[in-house]
Amino acid sequence: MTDKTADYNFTEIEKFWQKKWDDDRTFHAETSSPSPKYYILDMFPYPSGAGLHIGHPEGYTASDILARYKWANGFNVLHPMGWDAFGLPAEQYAVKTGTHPAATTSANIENFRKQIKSVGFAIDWQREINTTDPSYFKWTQWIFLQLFKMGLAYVDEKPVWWCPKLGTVLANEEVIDGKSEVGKFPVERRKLRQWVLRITAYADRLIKGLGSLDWPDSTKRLQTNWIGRSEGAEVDFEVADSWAKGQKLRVFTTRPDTLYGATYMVVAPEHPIVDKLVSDRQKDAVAAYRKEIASKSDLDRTDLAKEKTGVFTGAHAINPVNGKLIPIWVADYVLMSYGTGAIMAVPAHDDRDYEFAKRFDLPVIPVIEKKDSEGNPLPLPFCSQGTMINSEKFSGMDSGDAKRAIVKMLEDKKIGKSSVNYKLRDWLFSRQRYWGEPFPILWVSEDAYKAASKSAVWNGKLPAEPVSYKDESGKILFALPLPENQLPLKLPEIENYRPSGTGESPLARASGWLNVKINVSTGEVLESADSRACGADWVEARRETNTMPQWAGSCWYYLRYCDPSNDSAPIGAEAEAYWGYPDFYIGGAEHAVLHLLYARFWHKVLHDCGVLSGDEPFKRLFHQGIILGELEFTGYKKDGKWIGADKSSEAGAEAVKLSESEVEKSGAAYVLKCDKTVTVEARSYKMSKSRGNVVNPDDIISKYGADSLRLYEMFLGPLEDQKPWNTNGIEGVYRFLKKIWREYVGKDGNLSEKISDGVSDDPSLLKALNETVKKVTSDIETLRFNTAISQMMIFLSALQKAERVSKASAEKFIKLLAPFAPHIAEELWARLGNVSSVSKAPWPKPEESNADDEPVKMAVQVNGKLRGELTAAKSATKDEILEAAKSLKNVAAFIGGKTVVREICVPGKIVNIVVK
RNA sequence: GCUCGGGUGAUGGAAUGGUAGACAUAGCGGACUUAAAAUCCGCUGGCUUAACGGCCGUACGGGUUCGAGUCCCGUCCCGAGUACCA
Repeated sequence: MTDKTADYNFTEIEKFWQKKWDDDRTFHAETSSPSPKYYILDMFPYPSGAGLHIGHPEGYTASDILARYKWANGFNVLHPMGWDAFGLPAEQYAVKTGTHPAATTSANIENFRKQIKSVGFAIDWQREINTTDPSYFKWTQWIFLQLFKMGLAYVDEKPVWWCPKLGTVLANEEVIDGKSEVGKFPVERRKLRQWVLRITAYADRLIKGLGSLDWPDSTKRLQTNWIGRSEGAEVDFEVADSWAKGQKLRVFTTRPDTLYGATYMVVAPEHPIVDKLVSDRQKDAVAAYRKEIASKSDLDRTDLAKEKTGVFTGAHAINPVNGKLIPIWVADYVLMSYGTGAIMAVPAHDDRDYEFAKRFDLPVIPVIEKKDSEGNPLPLPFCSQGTMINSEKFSGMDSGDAKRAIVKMLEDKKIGKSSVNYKLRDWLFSRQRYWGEPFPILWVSEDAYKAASKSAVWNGKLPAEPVSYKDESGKILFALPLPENQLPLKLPEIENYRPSGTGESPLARASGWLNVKINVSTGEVLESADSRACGADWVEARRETNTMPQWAGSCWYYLRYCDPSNDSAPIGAEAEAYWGYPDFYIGGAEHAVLHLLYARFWHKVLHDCGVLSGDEPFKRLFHQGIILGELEFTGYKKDGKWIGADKSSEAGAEAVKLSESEVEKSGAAYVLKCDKTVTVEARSYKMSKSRGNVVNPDDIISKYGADSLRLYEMFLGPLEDQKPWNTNGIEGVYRFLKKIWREYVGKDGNLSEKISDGVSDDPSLLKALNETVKKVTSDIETLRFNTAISQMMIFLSALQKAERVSKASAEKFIKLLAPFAPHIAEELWARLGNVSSVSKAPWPKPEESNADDEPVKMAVQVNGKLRGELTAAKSATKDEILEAAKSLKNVAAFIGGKTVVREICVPGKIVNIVVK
C-alpha cells in the first residue's frame, strides 16, 4: 500500500498500484495454466496523434470489469492490448513533414500506452502487438500467400474509387456519399490494376455462420443485408430483330412469377450487348446517351435518380412464356455490376419499372391481384405476393407457388434456371500507399513463372489458375509469390512519401527495392545490380508496389495475442487449443460490416487451409454506444414553437432575458426554470475538434482520478446506448469514492475504528450487503454496470448509517468494488491487512436467506389503483395477507359499501382487490 | 423510400406485466464554518389539500389484462444504417 495517508490521494494511490501491477505482472496470462481460460478482446485502437479519446476508456473499462471479475472467479484471463498502426494519418504527416511514418507511429504508441496504463486496466502487457512490427506483418503477408495459393487473391483491372486528393483507390466501404471516409475528399471512377480478394466465394458461409453467433441482432442484420443474397431465376430472352438475330439477352429476376407482366427490357449502358442490339435509327441517340452516362460520376448518377432516364435501342425481345414482342431500352437505373446487367421490366409490380414506364409511356400489365383489408384491389404498382392473373395457365395460382412452377417450366424448356445473386462484391485489397504491408509478390515473365512452377520451392504454393496481367507495353506478367522464408518483406526507406499520382504507390520510386532478380530454382532474391545474380536461373522481377489496406492487420490480430512471439506460425497449435477464440469481443458498431466481415472471411480461409480448427472467430460480440459531447443549447420554444434559435436571436430576446440568469447560475445551458411556457432546447453532438467539445481523459484523471473516470463512464447509462458526457455528473461518483474512503480510513490514516474483527453486523446491513453481492454479480454478467454502481451506492448509505461493521463485510464490499475502481480497492484491501492483490481474491457468494419470518413489503391496490402498503411475513398465507390488506384504513374506505368480485394476491409483490 | 433502434422529472437514467421516476446530477432549504470549499441532513413530476389524502401523469389515439412505461394495432416525432441490388 501507499504511505498511510489519511486523505484520499488518488494520484499517489493510482500511480502506486499501476506500477505494482506492472512490476508483479499481476495480469499476465500463462498459456500453460491449469485454470479455465477466459479471453476478453477489445477492438485495438489506431494510435492517432490526438491521443486517447474519452470513448476509448468506455469499452476498455467495460471489458476490464469483466476481466477482473473473471480473475476473481478463478479464470485465467487473457485481456490484451495492441496497436492497429498502419494507416493514412501517419503517412499524410510524412508527406507534409518528411518524418518517417514509423517514427510518428512509435511516438503515438508510446503516448497511447502511457494513457491507457493511466486508466489502470488489467492488461497483459507481455502480449502487446503492433501491426507495423515486421514480426507481426510477416504473418499478415503469410496469410495473404495462403489466400493467393487458394486462388482467393487475383488482380483485376476494374473501375475503382480513386481519390485524387489522397492519391489512392478506396474500397466501396471507404466511400461515403461520394466522398472519402478519411478526409472527406471527392472521389471518382478510374480503371486500375488492383488486387482483389474473392470474398464472394464465402458469401453463403458468411451468412450461414451468423446463425450460431451471440451478436447483436442489428449487426447480424447489417451483415446479412450487406451480403444481400437474393434468390430468383436467370431467364434468356431471344432478340427478334433481323440485325440481331440469334442474340440472347439474359436477365436476373427475383420475381419469375411476374414474367407475363414483362412489358419491356432494360440493359445497363455499359452492357456489351448494346452495340449488337442497337438499330441504325437509334444508333446516335443510344451513343449520345451512353456517352452522357459515362462522363458522369456515380454521385451524379445517384443524384439524378429522382427522374429516370433512358433510350430505346430499336430492338425487341421475345417474351419466352407468351411469345410477345417487347422493346429493349438502355437506362442507367440498371447496374452493370449486379446480376446480368439486364432486366425484364414489370412495371405493374416494381416501383422503378413503373416510374420508368410512366415516364416513357410503356404499357403496364398487372399479373398479380391483391385486395386490402376492405376488399379493394391494391393500386399499382405493388410488389407483394397475391393471386396470379393474366398469366395463362398460371392464372388463379398463388404467386408464391407460381414462382416455383414458372421456374420449373423455364428449366424444362432450357430457357432459364433458378439462380442466386449477392450484393456483396469482391474485396478490393490494394492501396497505393507507403504505410501498409507490402505484398509478398514478384511480377515475372511467363517463362520465368513456368520455370519457377517446376521448382520444389513453389510446389503447392501457386494457385491453380496463375494470376497475371498485361502491362502498358503489352507484356504479360505473372504473379510469383515470395518464398515464405523471405518473409517479412519490409518496406524500403524512401525520401518522398507523396503518391506517384499515376496510380502507383510511392514504393514505385524505390528502384533498388523494386527491381530485383529471383532464382527460379532456389527462390533466392537479390537486387538487380548484384553480381551474384547471374546464371540461367536468375530472372528479372519487379515487386508489387501496392500495399495492403489497414483492414489486413486487424483481420487476425485476435489470434496473435494468444501466441505473440511465435516465429514459426501465426498462432501455435497449443495456444490455439488453449485460448481458442475470444469469449467476449467488445467494440464500436461502426465496424459492424467492415472489420467484422473481413475478419470472419479470413478466419474461414485459415480454417479451410488447416491453420485453425474453428470456423468463426467471435462467438460473443458487444457494441458499446458512443459518448457524445455535453448537451448544448440549441434554442427556445414557446408553446411548442421555436422563438429563437440562439441566445442572440431577436425573436427570443424576451425569453433569453427570462432565463439567462438561470443559465448563468447553473453554468449549464439546458437548465430552465423560467417562464413556464418557454422551454430551452438542448441536444448533444458527437465530440469533434471543430465543435470544440472534446473531453480529454488526461484532464479528468488529473482532476478526479482514474477510478472516478472508470466509474463515471460506466455510470453514465446502459453500455450499448449513445449518451452525452456531463462533466458535472462525475462529481457524483467522485463523492462516492471519497465517502468509501472515509468509511474505511480514520482521521489518523489508520483503518477506521468502525471496522473491527469479531463484531456481528446489524441484520439490515447484512441484508443490504447480500443484496449488493447478488445485484453486482448478476449485473456484471449482463454488462449492466450502471445499475451495479447504483446498488453499491445504496450499500454505502447503509454502511454510513451503521455504527460498526465487521471486517469480513468490509472486505466483501471492497471485492465488489474492485473491478470498477481497482486502485482505491487495492489500497483499502491492503489497509485492511491483506498482502496479495484484491483482484485475485475470490468473488463473494450471496448467502441465501431461509428465514420464513423475514418481513416483506407489499403494495395493496383496489381496482388496480394503489391504496396502501403492508408488511407481512414471508411465510404468510394468502388469506392472512388479504385480511391484513382489507383492514388497512384507506383500503377499507375504498371497498366499503361495494361488492368484492375478485381478489388477487401475489405473495411478496402485490394485492389487488376488485370491487363493483 | 426501405430496415432497425428510441420517445419516462430540469438533466443522465431505474423499473422479470405487479408501489413509475431507484441511483446520480442540477436546484431549493437547513446544519457546521468568521467565510468559502468540503461534509452531513431534508425537500424536489404536475395540479389540489391545513393535513390525511385525492386527481392527473412514461410522445399521441385505441385495445388486451384484476393490473400496461412494459404486450398488440394505428399515428406523430427523433436517431442510426442503407439506397435504383431487379
